[in-house]
Amino acid sequence: MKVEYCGGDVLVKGVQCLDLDLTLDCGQAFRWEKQQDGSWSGVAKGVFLNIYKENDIVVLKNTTKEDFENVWYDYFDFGKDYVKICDTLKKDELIAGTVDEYYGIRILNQDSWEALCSFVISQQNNIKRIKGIISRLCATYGDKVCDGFYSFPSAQRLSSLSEEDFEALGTGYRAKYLEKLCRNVASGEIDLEKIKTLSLEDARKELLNIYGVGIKVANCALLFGFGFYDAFPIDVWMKRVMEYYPDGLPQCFDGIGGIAQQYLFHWARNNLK
DNA sequence: GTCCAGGCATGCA
DNA sequence: TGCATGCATGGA
Repeated sequence: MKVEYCGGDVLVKGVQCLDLDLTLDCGQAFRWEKQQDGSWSGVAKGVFLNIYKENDIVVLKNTTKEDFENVWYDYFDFGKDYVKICDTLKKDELIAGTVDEYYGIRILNQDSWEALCSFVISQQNNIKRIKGIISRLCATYGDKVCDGFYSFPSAQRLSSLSEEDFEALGTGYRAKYLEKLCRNVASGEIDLEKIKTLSLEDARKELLNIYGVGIKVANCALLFGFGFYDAFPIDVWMKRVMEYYPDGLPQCFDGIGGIAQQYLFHWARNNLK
């Protein structure tokens, strides 16, 4: 992999195992929008990006070396060898065909606050509606980053909202969870940075103490926002997948179960009813 | 109209 | 510890 800075764009050459369509629209992040030209636009960690891929070259438009190094390199997990990871996963015969079919799904390293907040909203909800709620949340309370794109509002910004304010966004019964969550993160009672430093088990324990966070939401937040690649979220789709693994997960998933999970989740949504 | 979605808190046994 | 139930909303 080679990085070139070219007229305001950043070119990452020799990128293997990255499919932007799959990665940005497989239910792990809710804020990327596909453009008419096939590229993707979105905001992460307060920074706007338009991105596309041609063959093995990823083009990050109108960005800077600083943003690439500080935000996007980690966000798109460029430092991880997904070819090797996929080869390891394919030692399990059941997942092998799925990895081939949806080759290029990566785990995005999202902001921990955005991930936690988003997956509290996600519970007992469908992806289309989750996107709508989060879009309204950002447009109403986030900062405008550029035309039509907003940052994800901080816990501090949201801590002054009432339960009714959250209900007005269409969050339904989750409004009371969000109201409390924002206050407790803003006050420091919940310390997301500290949770990142804990073991998976201890980090999960901390998240499970939060009102409105159960095992599924905790595992999603840990996988997508806290860098725990071994967190293995089981939702209604993954419950169906688990019937194929009556004896438990194969050993080759160890340490990268979350990545396996994302391939299986995507397969289930496309193939199981 | 009914069923379902990246579930959770609560009450009860 | 495990199970049943209520919960908001909108698309299928």
